[in-house]
Amino acid sequence: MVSQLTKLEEESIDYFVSFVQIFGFPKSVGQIYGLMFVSGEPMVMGQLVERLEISKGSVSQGLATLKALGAIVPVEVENDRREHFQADLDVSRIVNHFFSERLEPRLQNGSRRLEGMLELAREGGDTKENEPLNRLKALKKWQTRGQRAIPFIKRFLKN
Amino acid sequence: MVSQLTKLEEESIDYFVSFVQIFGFPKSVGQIYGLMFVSGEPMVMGQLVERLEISKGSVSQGLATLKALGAIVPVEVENDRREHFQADLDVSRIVNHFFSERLEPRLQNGSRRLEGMLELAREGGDTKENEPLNRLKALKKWQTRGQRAIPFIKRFLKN
DNA sequence: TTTATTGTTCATTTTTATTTGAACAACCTC
DNA sequence: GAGGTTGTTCAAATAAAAATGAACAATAAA
Repeated sequence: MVSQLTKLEEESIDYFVSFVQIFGFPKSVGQIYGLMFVSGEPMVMGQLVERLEISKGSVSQGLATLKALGAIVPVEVENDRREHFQADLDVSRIVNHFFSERLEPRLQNGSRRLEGMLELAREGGDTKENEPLNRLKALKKWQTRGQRAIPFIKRFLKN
Repeated sequence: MVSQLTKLEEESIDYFVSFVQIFGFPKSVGQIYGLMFVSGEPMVMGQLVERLEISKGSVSQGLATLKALGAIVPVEVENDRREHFQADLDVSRIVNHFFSERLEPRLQNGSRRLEGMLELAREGGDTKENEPLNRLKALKKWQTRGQRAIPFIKRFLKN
């Protein structure tokens, strides 16, 4: 017998599905976290498969993702060899991970690329009339500013 | 005769393709902006179709998106009825648009949903033992903090 | 008018991302 | 070790997103 989702659980699932999708995570990740978040109880894979009615594969992948995010933590349960997980209350981990793992590396990569472009553009002469160069110099300002903003934002969301 | 993309143009296109993809825009938007950005010249649809070798449909859509973002601006050209566009230097428009049009509405929507959930959760009694309620209260803190962060970040990126 | 050019729209095709489920490995219980 | 659980992996199926290109509207030029 599989217990139906309560209205509250459904709402939470919807809430977190939209939330994680902002950051490009698949729906299943939001479903899993949404259910685990409201209840607060440690849960096992089987429960999630049954209650969310999604495949074992998706739950396995989803749990791996959430584990990597630090959004759920393993919990030991006496006399039960199954892996239990509990949703961490700190939702900001998901956002932080997005910044650290997705945004920052890309910005750093962008920084390198931009240097290469400046190099190329200077071949056209380092003058006021070299429009591509002018534009790339302006771009560099934004690039730098963006990179500076990240730690700033992280701190804001931290505590 | 269609002029080949220069090395610099190619680099710029790649750069902006990755950039816009962070914010969930399609590749074509990055290609168009990337090409327009380095050159700085006003351009027409036909040129973009030829030089980027992408379809008229994609360019039309992409230009519409970039126009809506304010990332490109219409430019009048004497004796030429075609619509010319020029890339605005202010790259932050794209980021700002992401915040204003995608993130903020979702956060506001999230806020409403969360109130509904709190309502539902309180039915279980407003006590310390009502774990879902406790968790939703914690979530509300993050929700609020996230919403506060947005104008902050926007200001940081502004000027 | 008629014909050519420019740009939009949208049904179809293509590409990419996600989910499924079967096969498998690890581990426990008896 | 046979049989039962638990969890992972990955090829195939499905769903979602983006690109294409043909049909169309609007306008200009002949």
